[in-house]
Amino acid sequence: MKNKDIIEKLLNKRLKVTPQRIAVMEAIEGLKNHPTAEKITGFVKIHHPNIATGTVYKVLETFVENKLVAKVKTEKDVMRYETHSEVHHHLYCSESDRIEDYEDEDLNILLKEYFNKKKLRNFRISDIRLQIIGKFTNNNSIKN
Amino acid sequence: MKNKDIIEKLLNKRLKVTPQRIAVMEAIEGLKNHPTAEKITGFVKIHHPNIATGTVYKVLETFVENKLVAKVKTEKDVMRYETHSEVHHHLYCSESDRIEDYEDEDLNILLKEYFNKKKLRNFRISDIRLQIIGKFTNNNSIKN
DNA sequence: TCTTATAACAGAATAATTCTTATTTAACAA
DNA sequence: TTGTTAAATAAGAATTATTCTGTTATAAGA
Repeated sequence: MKNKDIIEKLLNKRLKVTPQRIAVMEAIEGLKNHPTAEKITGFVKIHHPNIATGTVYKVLETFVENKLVAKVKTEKDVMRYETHSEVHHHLYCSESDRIEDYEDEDLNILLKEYFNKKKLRNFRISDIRLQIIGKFTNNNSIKN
Repeated sequence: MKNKDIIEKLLNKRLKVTPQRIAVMEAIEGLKNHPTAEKITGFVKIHHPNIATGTVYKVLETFVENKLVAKVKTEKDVMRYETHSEVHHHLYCSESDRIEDYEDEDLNILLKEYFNKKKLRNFRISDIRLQIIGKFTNNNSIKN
């Protein structure tokens, strides 16, 4: 995504366009593999050493509130972030910290139909996400 | 679960049976709703004020390693714990910190069959867990 | 350009968790 | 039952990730 697109995203949400916000968004996209706040901070500081750590956290918080990025649930104790917001699931590697997105419209439909039939008592579903845990059988290098 | 059962669980895993470990296991079971380490510590200290906080963390770590308890992923930044190990999914309330277990053997079979047909490239699945997000439509009091 | 609300900075503060070292104890053997 | 030893616990310091605070800077609209 280009700078221009980031600016447009911010404007759409009526957020002020600041260099810090652009840098954080670039970092999340540049890093892939659902980076932690720490990794994002590190990446940001390479090109913008003057951005304060607290600012990165604040910007991330703003982005999450505005649904520009999402927090990813992990078994470890640090949060990780991702940008795109389409419905998708996650593949978790049980032996490393690799996390990949998994999109599957057929699966979404299957689940939707299943839960339409099988009403849950006392619960109104708004979203379903799969955590698919296992092992990657390739070694595609992931930049961490 | 009775004390006796906790002791048996520990022995099965070749773990030393200590009052601290029994107290922590009792706490997780007593608290329900997937307590945080902090809640567990609080509960433990009511009856055993001399147990160190660090010990609770250490015991939890040991339990997780030995699969006696599991960590539950949350969107917030604290881990939560639960005891039982059968395959199950989670209902997350989007408006509170309530988390409930959801067991559904039909669903497990459906998913298993789906992924048997639809081979994932470069990934061997070992486990699938659903995060079902939504709203509870009842108000059953949850002890936090 | 001016104004103002919002954002960023710097660093202190906090919260959750981990680590360190000394002491204690559970489990097993004699 | 007692002794031995590896493992577990206690206590508190240390660390890590994150949030907060007060001040300064700046983006965006008038």
